Amino acid sequence: MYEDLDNLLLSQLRLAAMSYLMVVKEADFNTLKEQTGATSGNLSVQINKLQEAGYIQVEKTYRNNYPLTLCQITPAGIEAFEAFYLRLQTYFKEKPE
Amino acid sequence: MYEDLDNLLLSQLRLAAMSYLMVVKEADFNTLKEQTGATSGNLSVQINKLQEAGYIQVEKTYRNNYPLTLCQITPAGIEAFEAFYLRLQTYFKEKPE
DNA sequence: TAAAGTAGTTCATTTTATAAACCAAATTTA
DNA sequence: TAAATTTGGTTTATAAAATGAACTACTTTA
Repeated sequence: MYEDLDNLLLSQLRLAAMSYLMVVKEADFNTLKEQTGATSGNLSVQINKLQEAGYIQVEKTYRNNYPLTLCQITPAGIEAFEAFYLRLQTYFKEKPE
Repeated sequence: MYEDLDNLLLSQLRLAAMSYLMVVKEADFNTLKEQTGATSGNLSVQINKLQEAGYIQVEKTYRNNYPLTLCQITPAGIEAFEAFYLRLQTYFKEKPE
């Protein structure tokens, strides 16, 4: 049977953000925006969802007088991402009977 | 950069249906329902979307006096599924340098 | 001090996902 | 043989999600 997929990761933008953070561990808002190609509004919303789920940790500070939103992947986020990857495999391995 | 993902396949149920059809090529409504664990209503809707996209071909006939909905994956469906798989890789390969 | 730029957030709209309710025909039960 | 049940789905109502435009707040530049 096909394993359940985490709906939070079944989204292009959230998956891209998580994928990027899996490698770099931490990134600011604009870097994530550039890397994912997202609009600011969309990214803001999706970052909040990932944070609410505990997949990333968000720290709001300042850099050069400007607001700076830093996102870090959490252990729960890493686990979720890896689980998602494994579960996804069940959809791509030759399976029936 | 992360490659665009086909939204039609970025759905658990449609992906499961397509994954199953990739292997068996053809299946009836109830088999798909069992294999994917979907409800009838949901499966009906998603089958229509896949058909509208040309990813599957649907033939409605009868078997033992009962309606029988047969779904076959199309060449376009196979291509889309394979492309989806490849594009998905860009999210799971270590990328940022 | 007005205009433009930076870094985001909120909101309004459209699109989806989903199960409940429904339908038509066949079959079983009483 | 009429009523109830089963089969094989479809339609619909509702909630949830995705998205960009509009907005906020502050800073820098002219």
